[in-house]
Amino acid sequence: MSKITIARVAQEAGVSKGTVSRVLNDRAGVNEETRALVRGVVDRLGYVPDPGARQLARRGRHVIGLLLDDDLRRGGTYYGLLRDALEERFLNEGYHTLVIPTERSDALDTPPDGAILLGVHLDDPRPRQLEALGIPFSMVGRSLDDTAWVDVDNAGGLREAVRHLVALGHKRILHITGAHTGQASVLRLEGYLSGLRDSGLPEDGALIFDGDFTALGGYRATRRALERGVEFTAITCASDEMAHGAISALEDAGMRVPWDVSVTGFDDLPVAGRLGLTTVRQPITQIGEAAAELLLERMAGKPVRHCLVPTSLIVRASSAALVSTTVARDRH
Amino acid sequence: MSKITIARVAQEAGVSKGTVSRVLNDRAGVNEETRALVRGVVDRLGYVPDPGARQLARRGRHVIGLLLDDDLRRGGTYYGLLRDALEERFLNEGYHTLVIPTERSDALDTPPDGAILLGVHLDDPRPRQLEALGIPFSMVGRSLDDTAWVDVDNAGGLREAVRHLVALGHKRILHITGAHTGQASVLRLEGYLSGLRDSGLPEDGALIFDGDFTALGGYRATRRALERGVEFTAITCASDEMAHGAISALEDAGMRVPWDVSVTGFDDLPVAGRLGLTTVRQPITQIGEAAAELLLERMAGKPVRHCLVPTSLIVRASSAALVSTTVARDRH
DNA sequence: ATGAAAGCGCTAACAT
DNA sequence: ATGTTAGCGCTTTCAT
Repeated sequence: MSKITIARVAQEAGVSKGTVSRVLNDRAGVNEETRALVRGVVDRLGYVPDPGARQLARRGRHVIGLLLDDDLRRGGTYYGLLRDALEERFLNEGYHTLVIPTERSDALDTPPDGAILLGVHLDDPRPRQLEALGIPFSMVGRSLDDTAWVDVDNAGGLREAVRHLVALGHKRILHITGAHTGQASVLRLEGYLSGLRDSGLPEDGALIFDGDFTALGGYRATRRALERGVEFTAITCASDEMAHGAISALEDAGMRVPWDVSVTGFDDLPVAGRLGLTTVRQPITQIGEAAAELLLERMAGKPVRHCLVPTSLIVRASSAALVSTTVARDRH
Repeated sequence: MSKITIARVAQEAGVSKGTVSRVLNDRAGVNEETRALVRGVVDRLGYVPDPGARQLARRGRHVIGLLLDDDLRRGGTYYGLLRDALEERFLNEGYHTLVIPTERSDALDTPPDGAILLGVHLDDPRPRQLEALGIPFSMVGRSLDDTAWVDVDNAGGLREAVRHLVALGHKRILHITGAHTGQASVLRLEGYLSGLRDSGLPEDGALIFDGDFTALGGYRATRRALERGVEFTAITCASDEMAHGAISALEDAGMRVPWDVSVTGFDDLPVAGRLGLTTVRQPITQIGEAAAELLLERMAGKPVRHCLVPTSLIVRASSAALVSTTVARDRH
């Protein structure tokens, strides 16, 4: 069984290659019935267009730039997964994906057909830079209102985590923030605060500790809290990695999760599963696909859109109902 | 100035497209002089073959699978950079690159033209699996002898780090290992030991601590050493990330690097520069290119080769000559 | 050793 | 609304 080509699909559907191509590229001028017919044949045959051929047939470089700060690479898993999602989607569209670190912005001299911005921070110069160059783009994370962005509901996610803990009886809930340069961090903090408000709990600056999205940062923040003698029965972290660090710090201090302290994360990376971590899931693949979609639309000249992706709380073993500390200690 | 194509090169060199193609692909049957002539024109014009066109003209899927464990994503920066190098190289050859996590090995049902294995561990089943499927591959990291691998001189690198510290007067040198499942970790430990032997220093099991290649792991290992009251004036870490953790732990304990303790890393990732870390540099780009090269050779039916890449010691501020502890404290 | 020419699978311009 | 056709830039026979 040799490779399925567009010609094969056309023959099988009893139409011309041109029509199939039009359907594939969502171009106007095809009867609704024919469109459905062709779609059916495509599905049945499991036909996937050859990226190389598409790239060749269209003009231009057919390169999408993935703009990211070098720091972001530290983000490791999260950006790795996001990148996978983006690459796969663009590959199918016949686009290559090229990583362009912010420092090497000279790579924009040979402009890519489009760009995806990752890790946008508060006053990021890149959106304006790209606009000036006339390169269409979309971004993961919010910034100016007139750009195409997709973002996860950071505040809503954290608020849900807080409510979950409150429902379990927790009243003294710590929060460990991410890197304060990013708005994800700020929004998650806001979500934490609004979660407290919802539950009628007081805001307390002494319960908020600075982290940096890394496991080490989470560990040190937790140690600081412990050393200061702050009282708490739960910790909400702005990332799974930090939650990992927090759990390690608690255990090193002889405490047990969740018996002595409940911990929640954010992201739902593989590490969360390994640790049995209750966390706020970000649908990474979906985010990547949305970002790709928005960019493709921009490149096609369609208007700017935004996309706010909802999160969902994944409850695992790291959060549990509050029992008096004494009881918890006894149990252990 | 429109795009430079093979036709343009052919015209400029006064030969046919076919000949240029033969030169580009190192195929036999071209006069040495013509070959040189064409090469010259290619360089002068800055001609780069169009990946899409190559892909289309050759047959097959033209997909390279990047096989990696999900854990590896945690490696973050290192694997990110390695991946960049691989993708760029293959892109120029007209190959797409597809990440295949070990868990999703069903992706091999539609076999890629070749595969690169990352993070090979001691008895990794993947080489045999690929062999059974008849998929050519190369790997980063050593394993069986009859496979194509490229590896960095792990032992040599660590040995050099130890010698450097010994030359600075250090005698009580700690070592923090990586994840013990990987051979990189084992080889670096061996390098540490042979460095001690070279210098006539005794091996001491009490100076070796288990890490896991992460910053958090380095932090905790260092804390353990401190808590046990082990005496030491220097630490060699099996990775930059762990060195980062070690430095944090030392500072949290009120010690100063390098005045109280010298620290070395391994990798020379961007973080090493930021920290002013003395470290063993791995030429990541070169490693990626070598791995790509070996795979391309395999796919062309050429014999298996190996490639051992040398490391180099980058001396920065985190290592310094030993002075008596008292003096060091005074200075601060 | 080199040239000429036929595709590779697709898109897009031009017909109908 | 759909079919037809000419390339996109390269590799690869098949001639010479």
